[in-house]
Amino acid sequence: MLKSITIHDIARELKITSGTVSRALNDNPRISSETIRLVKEKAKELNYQRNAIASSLRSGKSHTIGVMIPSAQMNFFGSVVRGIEMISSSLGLNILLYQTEESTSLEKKGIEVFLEAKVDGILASIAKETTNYSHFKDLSAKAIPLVLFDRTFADFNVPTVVIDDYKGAFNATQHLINVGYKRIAHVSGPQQLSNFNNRLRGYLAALRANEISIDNELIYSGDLSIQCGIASVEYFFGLKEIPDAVFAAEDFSALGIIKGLKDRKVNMPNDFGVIGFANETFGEHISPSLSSVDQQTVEMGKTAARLLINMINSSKTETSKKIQDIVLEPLLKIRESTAINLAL
Amino acid sequence: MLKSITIHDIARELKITSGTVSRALNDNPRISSETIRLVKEKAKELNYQRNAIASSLRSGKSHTIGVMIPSAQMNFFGSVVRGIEMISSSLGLNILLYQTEESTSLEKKGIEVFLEAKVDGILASIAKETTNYSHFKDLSAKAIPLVLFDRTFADFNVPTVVIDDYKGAFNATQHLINVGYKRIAHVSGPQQLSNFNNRLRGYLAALRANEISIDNELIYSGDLSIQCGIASVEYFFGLKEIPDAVFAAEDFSALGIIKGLKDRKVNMPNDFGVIGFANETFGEHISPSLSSVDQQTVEMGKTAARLLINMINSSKTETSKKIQDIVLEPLLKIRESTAINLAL
DNA sequence: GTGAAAGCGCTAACAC
DNA sequence: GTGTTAGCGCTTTCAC
Repeated sequence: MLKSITIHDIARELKITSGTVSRALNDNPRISSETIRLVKEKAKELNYQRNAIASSLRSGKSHTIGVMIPSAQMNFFGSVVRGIEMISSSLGLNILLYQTEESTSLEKKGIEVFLEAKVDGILASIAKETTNYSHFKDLSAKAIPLVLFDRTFADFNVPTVVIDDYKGAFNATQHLINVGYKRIAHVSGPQQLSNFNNRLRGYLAALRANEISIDNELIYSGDLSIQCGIASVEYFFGLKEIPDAVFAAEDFSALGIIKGLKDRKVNMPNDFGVIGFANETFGEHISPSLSSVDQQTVEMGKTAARLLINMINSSKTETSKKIQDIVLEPLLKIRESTAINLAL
Repeated sequence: MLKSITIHDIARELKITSGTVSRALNDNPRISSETIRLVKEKAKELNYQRNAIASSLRSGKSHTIGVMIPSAQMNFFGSVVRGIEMISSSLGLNILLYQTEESTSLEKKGIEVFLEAKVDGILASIAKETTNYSHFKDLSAKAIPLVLFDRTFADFNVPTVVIDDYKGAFNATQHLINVGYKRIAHVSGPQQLSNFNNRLRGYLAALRANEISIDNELIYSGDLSIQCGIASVEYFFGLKEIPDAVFAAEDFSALGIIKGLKDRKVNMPNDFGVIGFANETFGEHISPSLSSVDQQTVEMGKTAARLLINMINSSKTETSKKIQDIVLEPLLKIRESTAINLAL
């Protein structure tokens, strides 16, 4: 930072005080429109650049929100961040970005950084590694607004924005039933994560709603990797009663399933249907293209940002208000992998 | 921000001055280790939280760098940002993120935001829409370090980090020649962007280096979309002499080419080879999997961050130094779409 | 509608 | 090795 123009320079030239200049630049209604005009004119003339740091220090508002994600390289989080940034920047709020790389210790460091930067609020998605969330609890003690998105703690009473995994899973399974599949399997993920638990529950509920008996043999648990999907196919084809469709809790496992089925020369979608979850970019482009459940990532970011900003603004006035949880609608994307009996 | 503990509170309790506390917290060598210990102990006891804003205002260093990208939703930029953040946060620098959405006016606004936030330096990738870059030039006038990555201006004298598009294209084309393709086409992009121009030049150079005559009919220009790729296949198969391989300047167009070839039941890679550029995630998962040129996105981010940080640190001492341009090695990823004559 | 003056929390030059 | 002092550039009472 070089020696730069300050409001005092403007004040001196205009023979008024810096207080008036400050008010004029902030369109304070008590300042005459003529003074405002003069000040802004002079500011432009002198190439004045406001110092947001000084303003923050004095006013106690940083106009910055901290965004903590596992990794910007993951498509999902990149999209959410895009949504967050769109809303924030349109409201003049800056984004401080921090990546946890799925590590709890970096997560703690991130909160420290946000606290030192005096962010007005925090948007975060929890690292996979994290089991104890006391570092997040400290935030409520310090009265700094926090909204969690996508990854949350079931027993942590904080506003969240998630998509309805249960409903998405229900709809995906119902879709498989609707198009005529009879014996529907599920590849499920780590149950400690509420997302995957809800997807399993949604799957089960859809079967029940259609009076289809539940067969535990048809539920394959894994890490939802491509490899896991391939392995699940081996497993399913080893059963006495082979399924004719599968709902995978994530697209990468669905991709593995498709690969496994192709190796076995199973005809999709006629002899076997596959639907995933996440609507990853590759889904549209593989063959057969993959039906999936879209998580409305950008919308999730926008919604979380709006919620946080509301909290920031209202915390000025009221102190206690009820926790808000926002649940977004999952969107069914029907593609070739389940396009049996359907004119696409 | 609530009323919080300051260095004065620590000073009072310890019956020393706030100056000493400040020095102790910053491990100033002139302070006795005993005092440092006591101060840090008391700080922890009082739950002291340093105020980075006050520190920045006084010291003139924000310890923040501005990162401007078209969109965090684009895989490429998400990955670069990941690399940038990894380096920065390990050095205690914060990231202020701004998206241009490919718009020049937002780009200008972003620079304004960075200037007001008094960032120590800026990393940016230019919006597609931008033709006049005077807003970037203002930064050099203000002596704020700037590094451009991926998208740059040929005639703008500023440090850049890019991958060697020319070499990547050369290597991709050479690979097609090596595995035995004879008549190699190119799908090229907007030539005003240096990236695509360099890829075209690399393609031509490889042909020349192998004494293959250049046929302008084999160069199809488009927007590099999937649709563009499909259209290029129609075009190529309308020629008297049909090519037997194509180097596409981006993966999405390569995907379109693969789709077009599949529709025509052309055997890949035996009768036709396809190689793309960018190494998008989907490339591994489509069928045939797509050979491509990897752009080392995370490495690009890390490199750009390191370069900027060097500039920030050296600008303290020297004022004039020569512009540094860093060119990263493109990485050839051979997959099924060109795996003729190769044991993969 | 504008001025005067204090101070946000920290750092750093200058003492000794 | 520590104290003293003076701000960084802005906002914000309190005047009138």
